[in-house]
Amino acid sequence: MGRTPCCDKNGLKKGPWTTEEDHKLTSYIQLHGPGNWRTLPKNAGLQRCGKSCRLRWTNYLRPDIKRGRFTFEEEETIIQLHSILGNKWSAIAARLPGRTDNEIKNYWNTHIRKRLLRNGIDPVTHAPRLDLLDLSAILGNALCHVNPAAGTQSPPSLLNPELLRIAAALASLKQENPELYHQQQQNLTDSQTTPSQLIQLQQADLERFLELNNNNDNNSGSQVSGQDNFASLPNDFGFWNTIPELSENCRSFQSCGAGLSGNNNGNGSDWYQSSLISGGGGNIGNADSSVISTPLSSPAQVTPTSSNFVNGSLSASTTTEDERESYCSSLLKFEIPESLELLDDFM
DNA sequence: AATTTAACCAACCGCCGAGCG
DNA sequence: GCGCTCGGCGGTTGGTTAAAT
Repeated sequence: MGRTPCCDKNGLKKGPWTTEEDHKLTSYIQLHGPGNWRTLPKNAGLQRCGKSCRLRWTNYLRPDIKRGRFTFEEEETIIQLHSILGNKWSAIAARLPGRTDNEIKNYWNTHIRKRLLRNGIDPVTHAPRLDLLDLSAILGNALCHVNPAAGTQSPPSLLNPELLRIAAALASLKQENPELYHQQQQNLTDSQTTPSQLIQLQQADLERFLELNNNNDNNSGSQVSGQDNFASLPNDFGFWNTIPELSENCRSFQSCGAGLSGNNNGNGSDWYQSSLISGGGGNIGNADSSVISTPLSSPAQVTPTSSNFVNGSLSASTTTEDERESYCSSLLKFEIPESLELLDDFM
């Protein structure tokens, strides 16, 4: 036969714990250790189920529990771990000393999850909510048909971040200038470019732009805004030249109070990263601003700068909720590959 | 000041794998 | 080997508090 039931549920108290019950449980565990949860309530003089005692201890009374607001670093860690582990709250909690799985789960559901949804990011996949943007049609037209000769080629994965960037740029272009969008779509078709070639072109252009940005910073000795650098792009830039409207989009960042903060510091990818995801010049959020509110529409929106960007993270002491919101968007999108190194630990 | 709505979070519920008898 | 419980986990509920009307 198996064990006898852990407790007879009849007559056992439920609901919030009183301070007296907390004291009894804490005193007993400090003297004897948790031991067997089944027999603990009786020995400790509690009218509770052992399971209830265990939950109260592990989630609330344990002396090593850190109470209070989550720090920015903790929040950052939760997001990165969640992108890898999903809803494995206990696994996430194991990497956040002093925090319980229950606490992390609550914080995720009440704060982080809502914030991601507001930013148009799917809290499950950590990818932009393409379903809200009608991007499938855009991708279908602009990418899958880019090279008719490669007719048997599989459609590109929607989770490919580079494709997502391109899709967002195309979405913005379609929104702001449908005529030009169709013109560029035709250009792409005529150029016989495959989706993978398109991605390579874009990456190559970005690298060249960043290199140019660094050179300008070094040569002039003064800070050159990404906006100025973008204006200086040579005419033969492949991808950007293919969709010249993109440069206009980037120039509009500043008027939106976002993106180009005039502080690239040789890390010109800041504006690039934040734009398409947070809804700046690329303005992925424009597709439906009622669903995806763009923090960039607020003048208070801040792109991480040297003053509040410390050791690769926003300084917790100077960040506002909006800043966290903005930073978390770019963090999710572009630091996941780095965090994948953690996978080794879980294998 | 009273009422309604939203946010928060502790606690419960139910499922599952491991292990006991 | 089987039946059962324990301990752990993730999802959900509902009471409390704060904010808005």
